[in-house]
Amino acid sequence: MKIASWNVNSLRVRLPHLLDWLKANPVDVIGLQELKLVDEQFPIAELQALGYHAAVNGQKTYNGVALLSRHPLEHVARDMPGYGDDHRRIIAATVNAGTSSEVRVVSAYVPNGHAVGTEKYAYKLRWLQAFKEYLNGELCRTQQLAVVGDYNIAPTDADVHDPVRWEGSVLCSEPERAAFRALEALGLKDAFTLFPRPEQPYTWWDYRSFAFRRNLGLRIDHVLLSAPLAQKCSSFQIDTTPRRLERPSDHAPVVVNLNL
DNA sequence: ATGGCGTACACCGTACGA
Repeated sequence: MKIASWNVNSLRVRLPHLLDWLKANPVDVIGLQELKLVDEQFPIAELQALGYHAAVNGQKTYNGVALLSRHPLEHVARDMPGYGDDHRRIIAATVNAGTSSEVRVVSAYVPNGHAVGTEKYAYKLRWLQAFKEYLNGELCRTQQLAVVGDYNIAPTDADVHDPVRWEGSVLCSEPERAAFRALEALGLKDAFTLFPRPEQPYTWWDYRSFAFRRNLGLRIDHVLLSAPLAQKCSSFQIDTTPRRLERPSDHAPVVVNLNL
């Protein structure tokens, strides 16, 4: 089973890229982030035509997440229960691939945080604390859990093109990294780290200053796997192909393969 | 040191992202 994640930065704009990518990469499941549209605007027909079921948690202008799956999506759940804000950042569903292989998948869009010391940064840290408790609950109920998405955290300096310049700033600050490690401490494994570090480890590049061409990137999109799934993970790939297209998303899709 | 690029909404610029 292949599970992917992609922050599309506006599904309306990026739909042609997504459709082309799914045709070339017919993954079983993909989590999408930053849809920037409401559920009624979700392009369900085009995606169904490619064989995908969809579960959507949309929002006007900002945020918005979804799951697409070739297998039926069951027990769809939106947002964190009891976390009262109007940001649509989480959707979860159980993918039933027919055999004994049921996988719970979460597509998450962690807050950006704007800058260290701001209210948005404080919100990000509060949100991550709630996210940890939410995922702990998921882990109590399910063995095979995959948490994919845009975490907006570069876990280590090796995940940053210029660690000196980024030191202590948002996406790289120690409290954010500690929050990421706290997710790992629940028993979730960063799938990227299961394999030798690839030549190109980044998943996001600024639109400005030819950052992609110069490979000035960050690794901030992640797939976290529960121990039973980590055992079955045979690859982690970052696909920079769509980042080269006209009007690309600033994020690249990532894909894991699970031997289920 | 700053802003740079892109998207959305709606106003003719502002908010937001990472």
